[in-house]
Amino acid sequence: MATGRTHRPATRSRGIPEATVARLPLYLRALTALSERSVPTVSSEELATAAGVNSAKLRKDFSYLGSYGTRGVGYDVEYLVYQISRELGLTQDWPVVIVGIGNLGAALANYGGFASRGFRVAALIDADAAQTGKMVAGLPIRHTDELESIISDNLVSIGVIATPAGAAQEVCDRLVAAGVTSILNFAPTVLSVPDGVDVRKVDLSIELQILAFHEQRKAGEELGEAVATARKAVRRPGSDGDVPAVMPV
Amino acid sequence: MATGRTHRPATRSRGIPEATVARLPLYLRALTALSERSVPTVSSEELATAAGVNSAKLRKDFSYLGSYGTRGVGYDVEYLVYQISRELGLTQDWPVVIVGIGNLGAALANYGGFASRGFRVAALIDADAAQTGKMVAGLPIRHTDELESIISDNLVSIGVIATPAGAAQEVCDRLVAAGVTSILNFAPTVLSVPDGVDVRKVDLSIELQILAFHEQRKAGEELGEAVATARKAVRRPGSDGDVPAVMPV
DNA sequence: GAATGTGAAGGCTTTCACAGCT
DNA sequence: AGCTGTGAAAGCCTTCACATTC
Repeated sequence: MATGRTHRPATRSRGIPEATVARLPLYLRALTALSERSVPTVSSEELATAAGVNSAKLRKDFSYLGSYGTRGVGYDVEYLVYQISRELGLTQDWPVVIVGIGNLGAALANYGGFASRGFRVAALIDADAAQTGKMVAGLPIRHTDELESIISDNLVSIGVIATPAGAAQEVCDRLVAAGVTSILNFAPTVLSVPDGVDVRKVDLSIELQILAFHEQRKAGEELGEAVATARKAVRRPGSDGDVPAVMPV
Repeated sequence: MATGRTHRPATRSRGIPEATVARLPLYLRALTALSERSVPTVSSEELATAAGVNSAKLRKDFSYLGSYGTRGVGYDVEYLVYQISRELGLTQDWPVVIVGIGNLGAALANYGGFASRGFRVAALIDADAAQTGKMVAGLPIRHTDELESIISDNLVSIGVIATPAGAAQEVCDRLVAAGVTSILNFAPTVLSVPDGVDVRKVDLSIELQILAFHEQRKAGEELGEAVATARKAVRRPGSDGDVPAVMPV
């Protein structure tokens, strides 16, 4: 989930469990799709399938929000969209800044899912002066020097860090000092922040490593090691420093 | 976590809990950093801090791998790096394909974290014939027509989907039919896959929505709604279809 | 009849706290 | 003396299954 510490303990924030909060965006997306097809109502079973969860879990999740369904009928799509949006705080406008406009930062700036869900990219910030003024996704890249004034001028409380790992903590410190209280971190490093600041982390290589773990298990169990062996043979000689052949014991 | 279904139930795969598997990459990264600084041993307390977890959790996690520490001393860094790498399957080479070379796909192709941890980008694939042959991150973009042959020629079992949502399921189906059994999905859509195929999902806008939820709580609790109100006032008029003002009840 | 809302049961995960090595 | 490894306790989360409502 989010950071190491920093989340207030299981956020009793009006009683909605973290696990439920994490699924609300899923439901919202499925509901938005139904809404666009003008579907008026949906059952927990149908919606659960569309969102990729099971229906008991979905009903339990919704029960934390209130009794928004009708027995024998299901849920009113528009109404639920509104309630979940409100619960997530998407009925207000959230200006965000993206710091670090490399490949990933540019991809994020261009990502439609932000603008379409209550988020507005207030500014793109990069430390490289040579990039300043360059347009990305319709916005000019601004220099890190302006970071503090951008934050306060736009009432920004959410920052996205897409810098190299080495720069992330300093950027984080400056964001927090300037008033940012929620950070989405794409840099592969652990950020330390004061109490009251939320950090969520997205790490591309971690996800792949988890897949590799399960993939390895499959190969071992189901293919009798044959494929694993074939792959091992292919391994390049000087791959990287991560698997030193030496070891004690 | 991963998909809706599809994970074998709590993967008893030699007894390592999912939650632990998800943290192993974190430990590995922290350990790799220590290794680069030639630190020989580390205590659970120090390593836990570096990885952003608490030490009891870390020790419990390691206990599932075996007894790799020394009481009164700590853990041997190099040895642990090797053991965790092996457990995660990173001592073998994992060829991956990235499908959909837009902004995000290009960012992924350039992402150093892949190559440095046992993963090798075997090919970049895009449906746009105009892009075919263009070089990205040192590799030529290849056309979707070649997908099946690329998969089988390279023994690829892990695929990364970075296409628009509309194309994701079809790409997924083709990957699976060609032999891919693990998928990392960046497209904002639920993929359905047969049993035995793992899907993990990374969704940028979902992470932001979760942050917004907590941010909203903070604003309400700590600032007496003042900032929230200020932000609300700023909301652009015709934002999007996600919060229709209408609703029953 | 159909589908929600929810106690209760069952599983996982985290945390505690201390026995057991070095 | 210091630090790991781990039962036991506590807390979450998921799933079951059914009373309740429309």
